[in-house]
Amino acid sequence: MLKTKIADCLKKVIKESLPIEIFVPENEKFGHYSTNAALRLAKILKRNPMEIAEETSSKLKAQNLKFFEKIEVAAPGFINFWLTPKVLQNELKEILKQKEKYGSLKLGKNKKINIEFISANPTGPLTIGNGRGGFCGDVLANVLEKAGYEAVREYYINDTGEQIKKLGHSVLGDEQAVYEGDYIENLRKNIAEKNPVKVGEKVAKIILEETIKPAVKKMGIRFDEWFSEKSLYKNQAVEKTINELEKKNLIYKKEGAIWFQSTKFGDDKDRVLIKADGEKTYFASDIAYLKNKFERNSDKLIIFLGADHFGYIGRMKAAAEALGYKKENLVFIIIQLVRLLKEGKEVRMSKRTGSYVTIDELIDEVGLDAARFFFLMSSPDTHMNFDLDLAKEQSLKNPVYYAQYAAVRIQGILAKLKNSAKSKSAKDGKIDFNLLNTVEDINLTRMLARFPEIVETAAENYNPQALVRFALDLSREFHNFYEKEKIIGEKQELVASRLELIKAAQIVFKNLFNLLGISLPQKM
RNA sequence: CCCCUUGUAGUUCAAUGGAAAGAACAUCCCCGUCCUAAGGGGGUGAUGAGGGUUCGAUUCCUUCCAAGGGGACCA
Repeated sequence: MLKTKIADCLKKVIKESLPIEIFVPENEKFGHYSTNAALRLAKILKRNPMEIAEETSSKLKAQNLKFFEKIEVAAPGFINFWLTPKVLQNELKEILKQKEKYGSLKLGKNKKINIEFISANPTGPLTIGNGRGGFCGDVLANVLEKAGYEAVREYYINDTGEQIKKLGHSVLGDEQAVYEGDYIENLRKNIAEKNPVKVGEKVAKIILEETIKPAVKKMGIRFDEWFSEKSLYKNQAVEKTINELEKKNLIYKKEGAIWFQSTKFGDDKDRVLIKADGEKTYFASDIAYLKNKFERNSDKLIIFLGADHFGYIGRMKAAAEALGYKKENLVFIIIQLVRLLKEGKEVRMSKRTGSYVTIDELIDEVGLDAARFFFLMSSPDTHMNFDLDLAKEQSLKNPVYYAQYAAVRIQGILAKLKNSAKSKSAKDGKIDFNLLNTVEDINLTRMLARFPEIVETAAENYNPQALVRFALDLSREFHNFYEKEKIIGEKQELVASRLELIKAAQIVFKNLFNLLGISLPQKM
């Protein structure tokens, strides 16, 4: 990574230990890369930042590195770097050499991260809300794998308990019914059973297999593990976990129920594990599940939760600590709820009332790529508004096409050159990367070289949105290049080197689209 | 009442405490396609309000206002 190479140079001349931040300034006149190290240092040393910047810069220059073409100091104390063409050309060669491995990092050191997402109850179809969390979780898993972690994608199936019973009642259509919708009606036809729990379990299995799993497939998501809650009861894991807490004296009885002292670990209030009627709460099996995941050698657990489940975090972290796990290794990512609008008015989305938009519906309407891009563009914190009619109407304007079109333009050139005589001779001759010396050549190369840096940022901050932004930046840079610099029709030597440049661009686009789970069309 | 999240252009979204707050869509002007114009160039336009910390704040602290979500022996 160019960024770390610059940081390494700086570390040689800065003795104080401080994290060196290298970033790409927004304005071109501030260089290819820039650092605020002198400003940071000024605080520690209580000296004038400009002086420190000047000193550092002259020390760097004194080393006479072939790395920098120019180093400048700018008020109030930034040090700005321009890289030599050679450095950029080498990075280009690196892309061409590494191909699909370009951007892969060793950040994760093969540590195992378990990522649980969607995990919607098998009581109905997946909604656009599940879609949002699903795409986000999927791409995060991709990014973490690219960064060198071993990622396990997991779906937890709540296939037992209160919700299943309610589902059974709903299908039976008795007074305790809560779920409504066509799918309930359809299921009713095939059920002869009368016991609500049995009906619920049977129907949950049908919904899981015939509705949820196909929807997940349609979303372009593959889970490594579909984990059944019921299995935790079958193998006594829930019992064992409660016993373990009991041994640690973290359990007490009150008003007929069994409580876990989660307040000892920072939770707001203690939580019930076994209700007075003898039924275990979902929380009880959730703890057992937590333990199970850690016991499968996961170094870290990431759990995606809808904002309506926010209250779970405190008790789950408390449980993790109580069981002897570090709470830093339990990460929750909260996805804000998607607000459904119809004709500009808010519709309360609920499986219980049957008012929702399914993810299948959305994908059918706008296509998978546009759907993925749409949700991946905004951060999980954003309270999104979603209007299906508007989404349909605007789907053709989805920025995903802007990015895909850039990649398609590359394919177009490559296809055309394949048949031309020029490329043949170019293949034989040596490639002179020095010919790539226009502003557009250099800017495109710089942008391509940022790909590993973006992977790093996205992986470190669990922030897949960074990839989407990069996709748009890269596309803009490419369109810009395409507009200004011709390839076909130039001198042979230049055609040859430009060809290498766009091949490198194609590699980065491919790797990037793979991470995002969007397709790279041949034509548009 | 308490807790969490959010408030940025007309709209949908960006911005590890950094330099002149970025895109896209909409809108206005230009490029008429010679590697597919699903493109390029340019204009208009925004940090909810007030304090504070900092060389520097959309970002951190604080008060207020607004929206959403929690606060069950529901999930």
